[in-house]
Amino acid sequence: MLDLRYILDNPEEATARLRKRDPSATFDRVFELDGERRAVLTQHNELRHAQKELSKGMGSGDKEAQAALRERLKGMSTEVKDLEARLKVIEEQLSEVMLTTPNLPQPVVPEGRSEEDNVVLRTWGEPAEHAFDAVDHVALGEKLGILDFEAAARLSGSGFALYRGLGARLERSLQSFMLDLHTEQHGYTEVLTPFIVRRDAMMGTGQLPKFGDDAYRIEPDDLFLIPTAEVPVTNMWREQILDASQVPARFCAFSPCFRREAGSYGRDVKGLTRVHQFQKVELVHFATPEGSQEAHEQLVSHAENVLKALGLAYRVVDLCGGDLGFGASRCYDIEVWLPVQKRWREISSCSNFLDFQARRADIRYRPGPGEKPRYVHTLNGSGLAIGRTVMAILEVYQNADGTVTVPEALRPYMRTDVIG
RNA sequence: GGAGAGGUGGCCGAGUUGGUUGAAGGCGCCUGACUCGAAAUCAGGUGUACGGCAAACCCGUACCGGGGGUUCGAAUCCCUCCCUCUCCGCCA
Repeated sequence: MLDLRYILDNPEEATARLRKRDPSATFDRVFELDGERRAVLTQHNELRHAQKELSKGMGSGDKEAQAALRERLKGMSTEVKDLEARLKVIEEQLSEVMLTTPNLPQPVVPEGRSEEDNVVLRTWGEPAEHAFDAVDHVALGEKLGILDFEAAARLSGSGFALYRGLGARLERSLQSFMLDLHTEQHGYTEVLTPFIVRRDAMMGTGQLPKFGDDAYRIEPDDLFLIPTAEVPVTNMWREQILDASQVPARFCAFSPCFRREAGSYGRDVKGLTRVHQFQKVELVHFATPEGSQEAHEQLVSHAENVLKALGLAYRVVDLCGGDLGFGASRCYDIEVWLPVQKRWREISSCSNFLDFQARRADIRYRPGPGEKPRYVHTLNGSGLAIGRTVMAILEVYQNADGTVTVPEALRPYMRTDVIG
């Protein structure tokens, strides 16, 4: 959520910044509703004050005087209630607008409307090329008996994956490898969270109210399957005032991620690219406002290190204003090279939310004794999406004989050099 | 699932015959005194948001888990939802 105060105090600037994301965007509705709210609020304040003053006289005076006063106050009371009802409606509308308004892109974010306008910041590694006739991960995985999409469909419908044998072990190895790397090399604290969360948590990180269609909801309890560990890890500190010593903080978490992928029917229907459940290791930072830019750079580099260790070529892309996610003020996507599909594919998305999520989730910290609490800055990124990593490994490390070489870094976990 | 207890300020904790209670007390924190300095001690101060004003150590309003109701007036009464805890049942 944006800072209402900032929007009201800097209307032109705020609008200009929002338009980097959407040229037709406007805060007019906010200004309008705030004006109405202020008018009603002032009336309410004055009336309430008068009412309180008069009420003090209720304890004394003769019976007739009291009765007359009571009648007068009764009238005021209904008027107050009427104003409160109007205020409630206005505030609900304002809050609805604020909760569905995306974050403002940072000034450094590239201009642009779509993916095409994203800026490639750097590329690492040599994009692999196969001399032989390489096959895609679906065909390869099924031939090796490590992926079974048919069985998954029988169980859960299309868009699910079932791993078997060394395929399942590869997933598990990647989980452990990534968590070990982040905890041992990058200073993260590992957390294992619930995978089902309350509505408030989904509001806090911004999945709700706007993107409810993409979430799996458990009807009788009004709970949600998490679409990413970002939700439980960030909301872990919801409504807390943290001690200065707790910020900055870094957490990593493994979790399955559940996504309905509403609206993406027909896209990437085959294989592990886009599924309703995938596993991911997520990185979350809680930073001070002063430290969040640097934290963002570190966050990306931590995700990059996973790809470096696995020997997978990738590039880092600075998303343009039009391509930014709802809550992000800036976002780096890491795209891995897929030699069979011959394209770059997003495998991590690292965003700085500034205080956007913290304001929604009410996560603050006290900079020093006696000082006022401030909102923290939150950041998160995949480190990495495991399904897509499996996909990349199968595409990159496959051999002419149909086997797959296990990347060096995973061998201690896989306890084999080759799959097949 | 059944029975009961409770949710108050940064924290702990009073306050439920409704009325100068934003809310006693303690801790913490800030300022001053004492001290070479610190601790201890003493004195004072210490919530947030919004509105008014050029501004304010000024005035006002709201906030005692969320929402609704009763009343001239509610932290205090009623309803409802959420959460926490205890006992019983069930269970990996």
